Amino acid sequence: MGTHPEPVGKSENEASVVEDALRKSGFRWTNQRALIVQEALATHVHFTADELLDLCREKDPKVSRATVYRTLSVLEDAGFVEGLDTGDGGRRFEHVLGHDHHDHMVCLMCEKIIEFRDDELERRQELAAKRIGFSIARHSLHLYGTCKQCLREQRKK
Amino acid sequence: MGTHPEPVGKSENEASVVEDALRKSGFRWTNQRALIVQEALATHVHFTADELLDLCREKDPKVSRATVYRTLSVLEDAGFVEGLDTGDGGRRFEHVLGHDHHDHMVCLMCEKIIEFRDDELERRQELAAKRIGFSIARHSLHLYGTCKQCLREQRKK
DNA sequence: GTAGGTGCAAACCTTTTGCAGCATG
DNA sequence: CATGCTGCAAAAGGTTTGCACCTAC
Repeated sequence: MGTHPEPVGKSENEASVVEDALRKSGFRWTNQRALIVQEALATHVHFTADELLDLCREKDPKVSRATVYRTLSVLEDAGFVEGLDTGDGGRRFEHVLGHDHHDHMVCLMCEKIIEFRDDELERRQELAAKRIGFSIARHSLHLYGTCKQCLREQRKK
Repeated sequence: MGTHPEPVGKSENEASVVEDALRKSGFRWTNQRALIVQEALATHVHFTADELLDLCREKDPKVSRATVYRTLSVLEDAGFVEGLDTGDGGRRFEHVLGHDHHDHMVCLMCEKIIEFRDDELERRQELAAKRIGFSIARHSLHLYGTCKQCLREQRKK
């Protein structure tokens, strides 16, 4: 796997950040992990485990579902990937590398996920936690509702 | 079912609020629903569907799992119960009646769930949504981390 | 050489569904 | 007495696991 069949640009560097970190934690760097990390970093949408599996299988049809799940779990523990509940029992993931932290609005009509960020929100969360001696490792803020477009279409009827 | 073997107090009144609302929406009020609602309202913890099933079966061993799920779904739609993702793919519920809205801190070590509320947080969420034309139906804010006690025990080691 | 990782298939867990019988309104 | 609800069991997702083989270190 020493040569790259195509230029991968930014996510190539990011992948090596992941590689270094995992190696440092005593994990092995396998072809499958490289592929899974590459695909996860290259995607700019919130993907399900199964969608990631499909992406990987385009490049290597014999990657197994179990490996994708196992790798996602390692990546999540290492903080490179964040799992988010879609509110209907499902789970989606996003990579965190190079992204700023943000929260999510989930449209219940079209399932679109909108990212947003508000520093004051972040600050007040820290404050609320500090007040009761709770130490935040991560947080998830999801607003469920209806997006602009869906609201508009709803009104037409 | 006309007489009560034990005083149930507050949750009895709350149950009738639910009953009225469901009847008004065209649902039937069955023994199973009464039982499920009673147990859901009486519990002061965040319960899983299965835990609620167990509670119900203590009173009536033949309640089916399907009925609990179907009733929880009705209650959630009607706004009497709120489902919350535990971050690990699981779901827990809490009843909303008589509770003020609040958010949650989840201790990743002892699994304790701490409720908190911050009005400013609520306001800023509304604001952020308004800014992009998103209409919030509900939201969930979970802070994952370590609670005071677990932090203390950790330091001991 | 030896952990650790992989693929496969089966197991698991939670939730949903089809259907026949039952109870509510 | 008609329709909606229930129980059962089976199906459906999504995720995890046991095991034999493989491969990175």
